[in-house]
Amino acid sequence: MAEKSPVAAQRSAPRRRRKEARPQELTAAALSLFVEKGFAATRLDEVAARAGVSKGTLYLYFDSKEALFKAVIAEGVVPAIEAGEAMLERHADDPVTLLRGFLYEWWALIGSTELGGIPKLMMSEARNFPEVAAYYHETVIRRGLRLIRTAVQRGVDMGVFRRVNTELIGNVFMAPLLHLALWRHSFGACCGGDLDAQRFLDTWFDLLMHGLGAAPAPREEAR
Amino acid sequence: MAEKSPVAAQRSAPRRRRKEARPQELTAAALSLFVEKGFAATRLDEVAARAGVSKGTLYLYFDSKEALFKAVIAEGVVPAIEAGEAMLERHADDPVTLLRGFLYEWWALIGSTELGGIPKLMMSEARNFPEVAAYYHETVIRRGLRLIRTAVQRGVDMGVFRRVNTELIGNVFMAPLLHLALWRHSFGACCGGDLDAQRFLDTWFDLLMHGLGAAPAPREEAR
Amino acid sequence: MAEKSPVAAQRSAPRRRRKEARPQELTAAALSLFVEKGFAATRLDEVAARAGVSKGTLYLYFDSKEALFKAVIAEGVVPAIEAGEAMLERHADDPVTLLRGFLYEWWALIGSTELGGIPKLMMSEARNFPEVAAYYHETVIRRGLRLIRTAVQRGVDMGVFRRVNTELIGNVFMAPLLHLALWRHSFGACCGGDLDAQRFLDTWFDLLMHGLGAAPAPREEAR
Amino acid sequence: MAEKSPVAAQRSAPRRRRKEARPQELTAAALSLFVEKGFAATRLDEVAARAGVSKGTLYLYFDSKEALFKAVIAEGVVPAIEAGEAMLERHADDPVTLLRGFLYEWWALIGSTELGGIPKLMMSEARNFPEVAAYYHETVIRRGLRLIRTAVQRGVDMGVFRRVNTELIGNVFMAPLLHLALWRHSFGACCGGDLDAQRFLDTWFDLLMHGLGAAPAPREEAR
DNA sequence: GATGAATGAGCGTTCATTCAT
DNA sequence: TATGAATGAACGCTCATTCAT
Repeated sequence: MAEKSPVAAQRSAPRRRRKEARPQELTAAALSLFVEKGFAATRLDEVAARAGVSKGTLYLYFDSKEALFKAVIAEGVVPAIEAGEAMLERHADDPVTLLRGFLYEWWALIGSTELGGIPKLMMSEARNFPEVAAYYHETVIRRGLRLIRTAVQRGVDMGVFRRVNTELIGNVFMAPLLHLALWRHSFGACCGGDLDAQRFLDTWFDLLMHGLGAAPAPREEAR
Repeated sequence: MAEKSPVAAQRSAPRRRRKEARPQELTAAALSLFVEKGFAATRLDEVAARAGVSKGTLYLYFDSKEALFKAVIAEGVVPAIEAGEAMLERHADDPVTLLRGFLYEWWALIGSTELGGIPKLMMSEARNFPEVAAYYHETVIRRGLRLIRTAVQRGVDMGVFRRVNTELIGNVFMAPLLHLALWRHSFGACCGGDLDAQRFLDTWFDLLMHGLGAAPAPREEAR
Repeated sequence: MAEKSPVAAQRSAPRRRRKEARPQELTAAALSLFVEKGFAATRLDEVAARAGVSKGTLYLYFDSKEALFKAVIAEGVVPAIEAGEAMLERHADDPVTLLRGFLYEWWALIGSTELGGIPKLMMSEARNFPEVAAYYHETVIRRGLRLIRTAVQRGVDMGVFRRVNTELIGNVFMAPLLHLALWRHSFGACCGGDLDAQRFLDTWFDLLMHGLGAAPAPREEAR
Repeated sequence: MAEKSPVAAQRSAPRRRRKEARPQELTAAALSLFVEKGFAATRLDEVAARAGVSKGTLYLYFDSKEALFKAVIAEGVVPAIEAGEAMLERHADDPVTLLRGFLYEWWALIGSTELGGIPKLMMSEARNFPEVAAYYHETVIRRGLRLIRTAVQRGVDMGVFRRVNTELIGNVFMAPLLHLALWRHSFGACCGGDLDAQRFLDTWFDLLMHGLGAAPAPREEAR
């Protein structure tokens, strides 16, 4: 009451910072558990414990378990999109570099981080949470696919790539990346059968470039 | 299960057929529900209802919900393997035909059928059922990957494909197929954003063949 | 399945009878606890324990605690009404006897029995369950008040009672009866300050008859 | 509470008044909510919100929810008693006027005010708070009943009323008044079926006076 | 004195599992 | 073999209570 003057508007710093950081601490804990065990099999006790708070505290920030799920997705999605758009701008002119950037940076910034669990989570729960799935589809998937299609189309137009059907090229492009992320959070995490991410990405990029007809060019120069 | 003496086995046919078919009717109902809602979110009530039996009847055939899960996987795995091996024998000599066969027949016989839900189910639950995942990994995945690697290697050896790193080619090959199956049972089933399977497969096979250096078009340009 | 013939339609008797009697055992246990402690303060554990079943069993018969509350009221109300209407028919011609019957029989059949707790319960919870209150008001209260007003009006028309305002006479008539029932389940049950029901009823009936101008007559006959 | 020295007591007036008024603002908020929803169903959040303070503030004045309940009753009881005694002194000599005063003034000063909710609250919670009920019984009920019995007895002794059994006359006298107050806070507040208080009181007083043999009309007929 | 973030015990509800029929 | 009534452990959620600020 006394500190409400516009000047001294900030309350005691540590408490305040905690209050503001809490939701992200909670969604981070929830994300890792949802990815690990699935939404239904994750108990809120565990989420709270992993975040280092009590069960009741969750309800200070989220109305329900479902609301927590939505927040997990919504919060994980924003960085993913921003990262993607940043990539597009960085390598605007060179299609090969652009696709290489999408591929390796997606893995570096998303696939290999905590966010890499979101595809598994969304695939597992899409049918149980159609609205969230629709939001994710609209906000992340469509937008991401368009980025890739644009990049490929640009390469085709520039004569760097052969003429391919670009309609579904985004899905094809992403499929191995998502597979890698899904694998990491399923078989890779339980059976020791982990994939070597770098070699997998290299194999895929090599095959993709040849498949788009972009690989022979360097070789011809090499003749 | 099959230990009945040949003599006693010839009881009244229709009744008998019903009794023997029961477990498969139950696992079929369970599979579709597990795929739809996930293992944890599926109630045994629902499984029983979909199979047209009472809840207690489930326990005549399966000791627990987890046992039912294992049976669902185990039962789905056998046809998958047999189908895969049949493919290999049918198209043994021609690597291109072999890969085309794997791709389109996998989709026709597995991906597009009820069995196509198993990848989603296994991915979602692998960490909750490590033994089942290990069994699946050993029995289905490794074996399937070896099939593909063998086929590609044969193509390389025959000079039909360019020299590619065949170590992870199986994973790359399967990724879009699995992606298609996963999609069908997640976003495709809830957001109307279904993928056109045929065009997707065509796009992928075209890209793959070019990527392996086996497609005619680039060769013609190379003339 | 075999016994489904119309003849042998009754299943094994003891189990079946139990199944049919259960809801009433449960509502009886719930009524006494709701009356004793109030709806909100009553735990379903207690209800189940008092009925001799487990907590889960409650949910085989009632969808929720609120549904149980509604059932308690609905079930308690039917006998009350039927008893009231039976009285009216038994003593149709003599207003004094009719009112005496209402008064003493209401107490004997309702007020002093388990049903006597319903007024306390309904008064306490009316605002929390408006639909139930509306149902009770329509089904029990209005109907009961009309019975009494009819009886008094008949007495006035016959010249047995003086001309009184019959509009609210039903409420006045019932007030001491309800007070007695309420008392029994509040102060009477906790502070030892129990009321002597017979003397209370006698006092009230005596006052009422004199108030309606019906008492002097017998005395005059006695002169 | 009142142990502050007379000197220190004269601090800044408006602030002081606020601080001293706090407990009563809190009990007033609590009373209305307890009456509305019952003790158990009332959340301290709501009480605090209605009083315009934070939830923690409640605990500066009351040790627990139960202590708040006791304070609500204790605080409501003092005005009730003082009002009752004031009535007795005002109409000491004439029994009819005395009873009329009790009746109409009880309604005016208690029944129709915020205090009119206390009977409902006490009836509902008597068995959950036996000590409070005992205190209330001793402090309010017995004393009130004695007042009325004394008044009626005086009327009988003076020959104004006929000889009635005065033992339970207080309970009978109060029953319709309490019924009216209870009704207002139960059905009257939720089903639109409100009672017309004035007509109800008139009907009751008319019936009562005739019942006690004190009404003019019968006497005139008797001439 | 006043706040409101945090707690954790407890309740309503669900559901895998059992068992008498 | 098949049923479905019954169970009870466990989970989501609430809310009285505490305490650092």
